[in-house]
Amino acid sequence: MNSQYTIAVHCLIVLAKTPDHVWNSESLSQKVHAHPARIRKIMSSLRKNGLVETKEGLGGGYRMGCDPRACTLARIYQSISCEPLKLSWCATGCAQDPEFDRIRSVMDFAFTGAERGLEEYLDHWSIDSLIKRTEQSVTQEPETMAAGINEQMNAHIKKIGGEG
Amino acid sequence: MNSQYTIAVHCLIVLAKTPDHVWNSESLSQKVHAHPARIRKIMSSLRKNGLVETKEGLGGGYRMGCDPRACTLARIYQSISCEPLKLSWCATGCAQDPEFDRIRSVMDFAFTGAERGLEEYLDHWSIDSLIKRTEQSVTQEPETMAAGINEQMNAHIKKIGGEG
DNA sequence: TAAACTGTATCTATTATAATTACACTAATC
DNA sequence: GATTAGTGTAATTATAATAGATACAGTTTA
Ligand code: FES
Ligand code: FES
Repeated sequence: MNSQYTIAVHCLIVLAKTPDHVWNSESLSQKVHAHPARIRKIMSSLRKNGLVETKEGLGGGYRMGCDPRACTLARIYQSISCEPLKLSWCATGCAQDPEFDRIRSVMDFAFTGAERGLEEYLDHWSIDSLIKRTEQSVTQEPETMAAGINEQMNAHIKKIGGEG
Repeated sequence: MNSQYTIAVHCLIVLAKTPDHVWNSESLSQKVHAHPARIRKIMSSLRKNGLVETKEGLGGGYRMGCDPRACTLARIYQSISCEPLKLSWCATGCAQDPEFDRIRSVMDFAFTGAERGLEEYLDHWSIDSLIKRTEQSVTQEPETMAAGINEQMNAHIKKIGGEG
């Protein structure tokens, strides 16, 4: 998972906490420790997905573009499209091998399911819930959430037929 | 997901299909299109996790070290420890910021759950089930198989993209 | 002892990622 | 309408991650 994702989340937390303030790329970059041009690029992706509002010109900048309760880690994930589960195959020579094609199809199939499960899981976390959690200092074990998601994954397996 | 993982899976499929044969790193490397030294390194990790048997010396090499039905994508994932969901943070300056520490804790918490869910999902796929699936696709027309998978993938995409 | 292997470290090449620079375009204000 | 402060985005450079290549110590068989 590249840092674009964590920076995007960090920025959205900052924006959600200050709904009335317009941040420019310079001030945001200081807040989240990344280069202003990089902030602009990331914010631009988030704008295209309706997560932030951007405004050009004098006095312009960034502000929250959606309800923090609806701004889930899944939507951010889709906006950034970092594809951490994308399979990478060896550099050369795979194309000619028909056996390899079949292996790749099946693996891609399995990991499409994995990706979908991940997105469903991430959909349970919103910027709002993250902020609330940072405000409570006590942490609870992740078991509960993992258990809930396991049900969904089992449903998915059943639907697409993981085991034979 | 780096290619170590796909190479490991590929090798295990080869080994599982030929339980009586001992492959050396040279012959395996030709089969899966990677450098022999890399194969040795990957096989070494798999041996440490009991997935393959390795033998040094003359006539040595690699063979399957477990039941292909028990050799799940999760166990391979754990052996390779590629950590695709590991969060990466911006390079500099995060350490001093106490607010950042809390954000990182919560994000780590969320993604620990994601990782567990992923491993539980991957535990439903075994080398044996992958092989069976590749054999199904042989008996079927390859285009039908490809179309079927595409349908599944499109259904996933539709569901995911539909909210936007 | 020689041959054929794995195991592993190290160096180099390649690729992916991030930082930086640059500049066209936009909008507010004087 | 000119100036100023901002985004959007491409191009370049620097850095980090990954993969390939080489080398050689250790192991087993013959
Ligand atoms: S942490 Fe969000 S950026 Fe340093
Ligand atoms: S390695 Fe080329 S594909 Fe398994």
